[in-house]
Amino acid sequence: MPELPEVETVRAGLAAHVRGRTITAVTVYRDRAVRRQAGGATQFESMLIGRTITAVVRRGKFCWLLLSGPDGAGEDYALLAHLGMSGQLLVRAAPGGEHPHLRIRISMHDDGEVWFVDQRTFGYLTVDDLIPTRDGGPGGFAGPDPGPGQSAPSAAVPITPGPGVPHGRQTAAAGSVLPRPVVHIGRDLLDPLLAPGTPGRAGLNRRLRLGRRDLKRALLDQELTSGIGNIYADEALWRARLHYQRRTDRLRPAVVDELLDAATEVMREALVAGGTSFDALYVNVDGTAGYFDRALAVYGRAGQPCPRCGAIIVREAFMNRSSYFCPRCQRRPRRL
DNA sequence: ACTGCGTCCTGGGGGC
DNA sequence: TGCCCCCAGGACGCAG
Repeated sequence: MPELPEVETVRAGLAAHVRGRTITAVTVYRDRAVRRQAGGATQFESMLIGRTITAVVRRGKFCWLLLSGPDGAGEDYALLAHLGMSGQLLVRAAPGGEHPHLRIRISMHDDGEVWFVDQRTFGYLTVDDLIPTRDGGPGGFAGPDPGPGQSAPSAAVPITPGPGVPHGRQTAAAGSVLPRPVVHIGRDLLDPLLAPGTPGRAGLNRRLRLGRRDLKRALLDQELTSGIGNIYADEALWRARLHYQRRTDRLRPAVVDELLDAATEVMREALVAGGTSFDALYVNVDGTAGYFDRALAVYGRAGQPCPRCGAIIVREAFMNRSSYFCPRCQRRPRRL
């Protein structure tokens, strides 16, 4: 399932292939793939044709292409993508070709194409306005002006050891310019403004403990911090030795810090590996798969020994999905 | 205001 | 062999 590392892999692949190219034709094969678009497929197609892709940006699991107008006008709109469960963005060098789950075909002036392929159609594409925000929205970081170093439009912000990770165009007011559906999405853990030791990270730690809910539910809350899905939530909890049902209002700040560090690290490592692929449902823009699934400690490993202590990994239903954990390393809280 | 649950979707796999 | 049910889960909308 595409979570932050998988979407960043796709973003980087897209940026390398489509930046500077102009859209000449758009075909929507399945209306559900543009269900968020005001005006439907017709509006979607007409808003894209003639526009040039100037940058590819990501926050959490959302990825968007900045578009400039036919007359070279400013970047007023973005083509926003969410991959959902099974979405893929594939780049093709030559026109034509088919795929059983091809939902949208975007043709470019040099005969290249971008395909939105999605078996389960939980994902979608939509064209929407770019909204200047002061702090990235309700779940975002409200802090001091990051300074001129952060203000270069769509500049890649190098994060070692992974590839460059842009986090939206920073405005002079310490906010970001975001597609309308992303305004309420919190900054992700690879965002420099949430780096360990920063005021942003401290604020996230505090907001996480403000609520009274199960810890995993908070990790999955995309308004708090975005990009974490079921796989990396379980992996981060295992690394931090925390049970998913620990209640957020009873956690000490230092414990939450360790968990956020663990989540950051596991996603960075996955990014270096090109993401996690269980099957052909998640791939890079060229169709190649990542290999981080081999490094997973607990996710999908029910019945196998914990890599740390040897106890048998358990799978439980939680929030209508699966939670994997080590019953010895991650003790269930006495009080729920 | 805040928390939690139902819903959308499709193909693969297991059981009988 | 065929059929049916379960499973995967991100984000949103709504109920309480």
